[in-house]
Amino acid sequence: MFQVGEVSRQLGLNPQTLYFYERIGLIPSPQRTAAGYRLYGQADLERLAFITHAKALGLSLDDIKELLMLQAGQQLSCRDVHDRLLKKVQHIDDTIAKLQTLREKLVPLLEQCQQGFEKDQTGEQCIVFQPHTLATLATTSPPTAEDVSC
Amino acid sequence: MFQVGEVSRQLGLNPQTLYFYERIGLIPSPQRTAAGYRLYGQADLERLAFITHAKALGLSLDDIKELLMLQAGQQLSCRDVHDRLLKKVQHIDDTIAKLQTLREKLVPLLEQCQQGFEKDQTGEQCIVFQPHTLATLATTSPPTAEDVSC
DNA sequence: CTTGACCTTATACCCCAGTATAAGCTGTAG
DNA sequence: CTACAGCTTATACTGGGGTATAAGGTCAAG
Repeated sequence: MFQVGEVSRQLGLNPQTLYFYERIGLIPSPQRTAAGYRLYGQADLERLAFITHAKALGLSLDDIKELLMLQAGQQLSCRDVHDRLLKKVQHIDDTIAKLQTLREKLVPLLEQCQQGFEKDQTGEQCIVFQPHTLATLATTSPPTAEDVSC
Repeated sequence: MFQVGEVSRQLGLNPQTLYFYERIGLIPSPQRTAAGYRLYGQADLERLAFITHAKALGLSLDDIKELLMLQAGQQLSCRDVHDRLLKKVQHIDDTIAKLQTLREKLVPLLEQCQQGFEKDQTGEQCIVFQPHTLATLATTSPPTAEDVSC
């Protein structure tokens, strides 16, 4: 049985993060000593290891919580995991596609800038931010935070 | 001269967003009527157009603020713009690379899951979340929110 | 008995780019 | 005069994943 400090050191998590996970229901409240100190057992450590691994896969805490609840009901079939991972991969693909579109819009501007300062137009207004140049760029909708989060 | 509602309709922004931009110093406080109503002039509209275009390029409000301050000092050279756009493109490249790494880790798992449920292992614990499978995955550091933001 | 490390809780704060809401003023049409 | 649209301000909330701080209890060594 381990106290919170020991567990947090082993897993590289802030103790506050362990309290936080407990608060949002990601881990159950562990055993306590008479004085109220938390005592994490083997099962708790395994659950936390699962969480850190799943986080490393890019799953959100909500995703992980859902998987853990399925697991608790012995319902964590390959199909369940497959469906969730597939959604995650699709989201990653979408995000990459959006970033690449954005990149393709920025690179030509970058080249225009480079031509600009190679001609030594120091102090002049950069062509990229002149109205007619900008007007050609906003033809597609801008990426939102939603688009580029993962 | 336009009131806030008209400007917000023209630009597709919430009036609250215009107040917000003013509050964070992205736009100057415009002229007012005797009653305190905001009146946006041509220069204000141009600045706001600049902001929406630059946002469409994926620049943050802080990036944009910096550019506008340079512009105000007649210092918005192609080199300044170039440097900022280059940083943005590099950040996009980093993000894409990280997402692709993540994708390459997820896809094999996905295939394992598929093999699992094609063998009709309904109700069994999915192999992907068994400890030894997970252990092979966390060899690289997980992506942080920082990594995948743009 | 005191010091210091460790633990507890509750609360607030971080980022980012806004959005929502409330309470109140102004301007205009009927 | 009264509706009603439109404007003002201040304040709080959103989401995601925590971190920071304060105020206090506990435990072991000296």
